[in-house]
Order: sequence, then C-alpha cells, then structure tokens
Amino acid sequence: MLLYLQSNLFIMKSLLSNLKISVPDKIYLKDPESSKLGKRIIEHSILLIDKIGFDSFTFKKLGVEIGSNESSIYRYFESKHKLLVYLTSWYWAWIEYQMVFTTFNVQEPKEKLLKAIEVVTETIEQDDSFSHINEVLLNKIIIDESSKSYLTKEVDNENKDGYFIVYKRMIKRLRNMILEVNSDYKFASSLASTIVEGALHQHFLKEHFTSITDCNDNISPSEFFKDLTINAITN
Amino acid sequence: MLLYLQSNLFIMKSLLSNLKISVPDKIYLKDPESSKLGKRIIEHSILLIDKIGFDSFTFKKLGVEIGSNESSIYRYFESKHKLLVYLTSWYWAWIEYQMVFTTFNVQEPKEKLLKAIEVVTETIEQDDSFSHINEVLLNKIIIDESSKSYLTKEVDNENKDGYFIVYKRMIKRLRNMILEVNSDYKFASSLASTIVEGALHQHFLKEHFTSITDCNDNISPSEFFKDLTINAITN
DNA sequence: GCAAATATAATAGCATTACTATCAACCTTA
DNA sequence: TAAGGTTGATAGTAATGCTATTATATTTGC
Repeated sequence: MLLYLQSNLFIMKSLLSNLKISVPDKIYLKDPESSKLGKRIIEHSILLIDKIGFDSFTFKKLGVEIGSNESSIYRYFESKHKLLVYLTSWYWAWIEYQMVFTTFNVQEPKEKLLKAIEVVTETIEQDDSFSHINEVLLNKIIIDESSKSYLTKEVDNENKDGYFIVYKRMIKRLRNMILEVNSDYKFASSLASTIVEGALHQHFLKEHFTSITDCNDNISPSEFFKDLTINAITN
Repeated sequence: MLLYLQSNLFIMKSLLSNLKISVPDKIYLKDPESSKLGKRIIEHSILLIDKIGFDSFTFKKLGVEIGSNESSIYRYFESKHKLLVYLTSWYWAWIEYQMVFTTFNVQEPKEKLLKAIEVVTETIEQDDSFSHINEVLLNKIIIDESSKSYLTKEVDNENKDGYFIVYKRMIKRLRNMILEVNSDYKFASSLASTIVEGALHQHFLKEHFTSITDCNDNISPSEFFKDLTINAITN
C-alpha cells in the first residue's frame, strides 16, 4: 500500500506543478503568488517561523532575511497574524487536494476513509511541486503554531469573513467519508475534527511531552487514529 | 448519577475549603496565595484575560484593574506567560483533585473511567471553595488560551523545570484508569491525552466553528468522548 | 509601642514591536 | 516616453515588556 500511495503521489505531483493552491483572497492585501517578492515572503516566512517561532517572528526580521524592506511586506499582509492564516489555509488546501486525489478511485468506504486519515495524520514528506514552499517545515509550523490562528478574540469575525473555510471544508470531507462507512454514527463531525487536531497534538507530544503519548518512531499518530476511528464507528 | 455526583461535590467542596491547590513553585517569584495582593492578581487576571483575551492582556492593564502598580505584579510573576502557566497548573490540579475524589470509592473499572472522563470533559460549574477564583471563567480561559502555555520555543526547558507536571500527572491518572478496563489496549496514553485536549477543542468548536462539531446544547463533548473511549478499548 | 524588615507604589527609562506615512527610485508596458 | 505600478528607505508613533530606583506603607518581632 505504501508503494501504491507513493506512485499516486508521483502522478499527483506532476499534476500539481500546473496548479495553484487556492487561498481565500480576503486573507492578503496582494497575492503573494503574483510576484517574485511575494514568493520570497512565503518561502522565508516558513523558514524563519520554524527557526525562531511565531511569537518572536516579526516583519522586520523577515525583511532582513530576504534583503527587503519591512514596509514592502506590509503591502502583502496586514499583519503577521494574517500571514499565519495564509500559511495554514495553504497547508490545508494542499492536504485537501492530496486527500481527494488519493481517495478518488477507491470504492470501498472503509479503505477510502483509512487512506484519508493517513493523508491528514501522517508525517509530511517533501513535495517539490511548489519550489518556494518547504512542506516539511510548514507541517512543523502547523503542529506548533496553527492553533494560534484561531485562538483569538477576533475568530468569529474572521470566520464570517471566510478565513477558515479551507480548514472546515477539509474536515467536512473527512466527516462524509466517516458517514459513508456508517451513516448511523452520531458524532461524525466531532470525530473528524478530533482526528485532525488530535493528530497535530500527538505529533507535538511525541516531540515534547513523550510521557503522555504512545506515539514515537515506531508507533505513528496515524496508527492510533485509524484504530480509534474503526473501533468508534464499526461494531 | 447526576444527583450522586452533586452530593459528592458538596462533600468535596467542604473538604477543599481547608485545602490549598498546590502549584509548582518554580512558576512564580512570590506565591500569590501568600498575600491579599497576590490573590487579587489571580482573581482579576482571570476576569481580565476572559474579557480581552490573553494576547491583549498586559500587567499594566491588570494594574489599573486592581488599583495597583505594574511593578508590584512583576514581583509575583516574571511575565504574563508565567501567569498563564500558573493558571493552567492551578486548573489541572483542581480537576485532578475532583477526578481522584469522585472516583475514589468506585470499584468497577469501567464506571470509574467514565466518571473520570466526565470530570475532565464536562462544562464547569461554579465552585465556591476558592472565593477569589471564578472556575467557570477559568475553564473558558483554559479552552481559549491554555495551549499557548506550551506552544512556545521554550517548552522543552520549561518542561524540564517541571512547569507542566500537574497536567501530565492528571493525564497519567486517566491513562491508568483506561488500562484498568483493558490492560491490553495499546494506546492508553494517547487516548488519555486526546480525551483531555480533544474535549477542550470540542468546547471551542461548539462556540465558534459549529459546522465541524456535533456538540451543542443537547450533545456534550463528554458524551462523545465516553462513547469514543468505550468503543476504542472494549471489544 | 517602636524599630526593623518586608511589601507595595510611583516614577522613569529603554529597547522592541507593530504598525503608518511619505517620498524617491525603479521597472514595465502601452 | 510618459504613466502606472512596485519596491526601498527613512521616519515617526503609541504600546509593550520589561528593569531600576526611590519613596512610602504595612507587618512583625521584641
């Protein structure tokens, strides 16, 4: 199955190189995909946030990193918060694409669901379709920082403005696959959101709080959540 | 069972009024429980963080709120981050106490586990044992802000210094109760940590992202996690 | 009841942050 | 070649996250 997944990934990557991951345009002032500087902002923001953490990250420091001016970065994003929202949206849109592609031709609902869970919970492998984006580091940022994008006093307004649609849409797809296996299951949405956030959390724990997780180099969060899901919905 | 739980709570509260919730002393410079000002700092930090959010919260604003000086607050806590770590430790120690007390005399492992899950996942009711602490608001803060206490570049050092032992100890108790029901279950630690963080997350979703949760006024996160746990570990 | 010790308040100061504004330079492309 | 848009440089501002110093209360121990 791993081999199958990998060859799938190969086909998908060649497809993706002609595609643009679509992020809601309210998030940015100017589309960073539309210019060289914009791409450098995305590329180096990922490197810098991974290096010093989102809390210490500033546009001034990013400016130094890309040999550009702070004020130029402000022309793309209103604030570092919006940049984080952009990065998380991009990430989930990319995961969503992989999820849809990987499960598209799978008939058996259970097999389909398990593949989808794998896509959202597995450790990320480098994808070279988007040369300026380091997906491995972006995944680390999602694990360490993404919850800060919605744990704010402005969530409800930003949610109304569509900042989190990609994330919610991806979770709804997962919920639907759960319901395809068992349409009587009462908690499909909660299970889907628990799988996604829970997997990020288990990845965090295996790096920092090893005593309260079973996940490590041998047991992956993916394994745990596949077992959990199957037991929860099939009886 | 609800009645039984409530009478238990009554006995527990009278007990608690003679007890002090113990928080690791590395977290503070001066024990806020040791003075009137210290207690005012805790009391009003809960009110103010709930009101304006942790990101906008500053010691200067808190000083205004309690009619005291910024520099006086700095004598109790090095930073607002440490104050958050203090509040979360206090909260989990309080939950841990309720968990131990509520399950103490319960013989049947499954019943014991279900009661423990209820304690960690249910919406909090006001507890008047600690007059300066509003547990309902503190619970809201835990839902909205607690992950910021460990999602930092300093986690590993702070973890070594024991900042998170209360939290980890509470999760280990829950893991042990899972193992008492089924000692062969392979993911007891991951399940315990998923229940605790997952419940906070579901509480957040039912307030802000209702489309990706099944939880609402009729279905509680507690119900979901009890069902999930039983299906996961019994077969 | 008074002195000593301790806690708190007031003020100032400082580097950094998170921006905004202005203007100049440059680079396209019609 | 003029016009429009993009980027860079510089400056400025209010707020943040502290530290330091000194003065004033308050508690306590004798």
